Amino acid sequence: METFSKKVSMAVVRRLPKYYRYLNDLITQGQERISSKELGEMMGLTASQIRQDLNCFGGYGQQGYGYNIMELKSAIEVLLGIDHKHTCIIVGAGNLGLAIANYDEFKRKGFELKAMFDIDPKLVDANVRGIRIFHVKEMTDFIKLYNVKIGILCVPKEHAQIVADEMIDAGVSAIWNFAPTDLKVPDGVIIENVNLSESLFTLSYLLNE
Amino acid sequence: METFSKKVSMAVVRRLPKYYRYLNDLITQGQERISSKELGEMMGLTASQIRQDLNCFGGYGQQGYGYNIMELKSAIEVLLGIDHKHTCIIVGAGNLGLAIANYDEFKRKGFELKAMFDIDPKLVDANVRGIRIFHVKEMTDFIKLYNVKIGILCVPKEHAQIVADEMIDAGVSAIWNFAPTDLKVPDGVIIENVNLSESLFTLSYLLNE
DNA sequence: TAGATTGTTAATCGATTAACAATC
DNA sequence: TAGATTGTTAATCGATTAACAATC
Repeated sequence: METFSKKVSMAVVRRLPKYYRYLNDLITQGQERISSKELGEMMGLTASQIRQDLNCFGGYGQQGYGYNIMELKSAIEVLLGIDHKHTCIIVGAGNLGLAIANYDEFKRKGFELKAMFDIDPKLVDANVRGIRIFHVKEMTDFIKLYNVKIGILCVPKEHAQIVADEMIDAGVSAIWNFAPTDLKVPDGVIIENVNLSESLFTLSYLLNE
Repeated sequence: METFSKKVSMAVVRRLPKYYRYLNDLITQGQERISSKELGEMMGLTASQIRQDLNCFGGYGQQGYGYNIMELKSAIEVLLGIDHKHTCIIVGAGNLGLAIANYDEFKRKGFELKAMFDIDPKLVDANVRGIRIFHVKEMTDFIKLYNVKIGILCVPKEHAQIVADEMIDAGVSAIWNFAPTDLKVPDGVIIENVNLSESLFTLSYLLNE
């Protein structure tokens, strides 16, 4: 039962949000503890895999008892960094940008949207639930002033790389990229892609089989 | 050089849309052929992996020459099923539903949006780029009438399962699910999840490290 | 022909599953 | 204490990488 964690592989990291989601549901249902067997059945994973996964980051289980849901949830919350606030901006105030801006859940998990940016003068100065849309030329100064760490990129793919470069120069350390293109960024900058085309094409492949 | 393909693993399938994207770019640039080495450098994969991947579905390469880009692109197009049309509907005409409805790229790849559905009377009968929004109570009949095969689910998670059930009963065979919940569906029905929370939490984890 | 580059087999690496002793 | 269930080691499985003969 080490306090410090083993290396958590990317495969495990990608499952952490799912654990978090199921643990939250269990709390809502008022459950206090759960075994790897039960949780596995709920989530469609093997009990063995769950024990391996959870053991990567410390001994939150207890032989003969299982896992305390509250404790485990808190541990994952800390790992995921959703126990503290993050400052975000959205660049590109089209439908997708607006959809993200309107998604309350992110705010509740500590992702604070400070502003939106767009190049279209018709959108500039508009308000989205109290969030102002600025012209992109204001972006660099804004990022520096508010120490923004997460940039959410919702511009057309033609402009994605240049906006990403500007964000990074200004001090952003992670980009949530919705543009269907692979950004080139310096080492240490985190990119998380959401590529809707790739997702839809995968669905289409499976439909075709 | 078999015509019929070996089993294409899910790992490979998830890479196919990316190959497709890079091949299209190369065509735009007027290039005719490419080696696994060159393509690997562009895409950040090893040449070996590319040869393994492309060999799963037939011999489109030629020793000493490389791959004919046009041919390879066409082959992947067929595999992905984007060489023919698909009939789609969107359920949930919020910002996310609208963002998807407005994404021209999907139409160009053969994903024909036939209608949108919502429960909100303020949205019903509105038009989004020529696409009409109907009340969800019309959904079942519509799916049957137009033989809709792909349902795009953009409703709050509380309603996701029931709408999915209705879609499937009416004849939909694949659901592109944007609700942050795991749908229970009969065998053979295809689910492709886009879980924005899970993506953002993964980014947050990496930022935290 | 000679050089380039594939297709394919073998080696390696990593992730998942199985098994079971440790222990609550 | 006896039963349940973890933590952890070993076995298996699958995916990636390396190597090289085949061949364009």
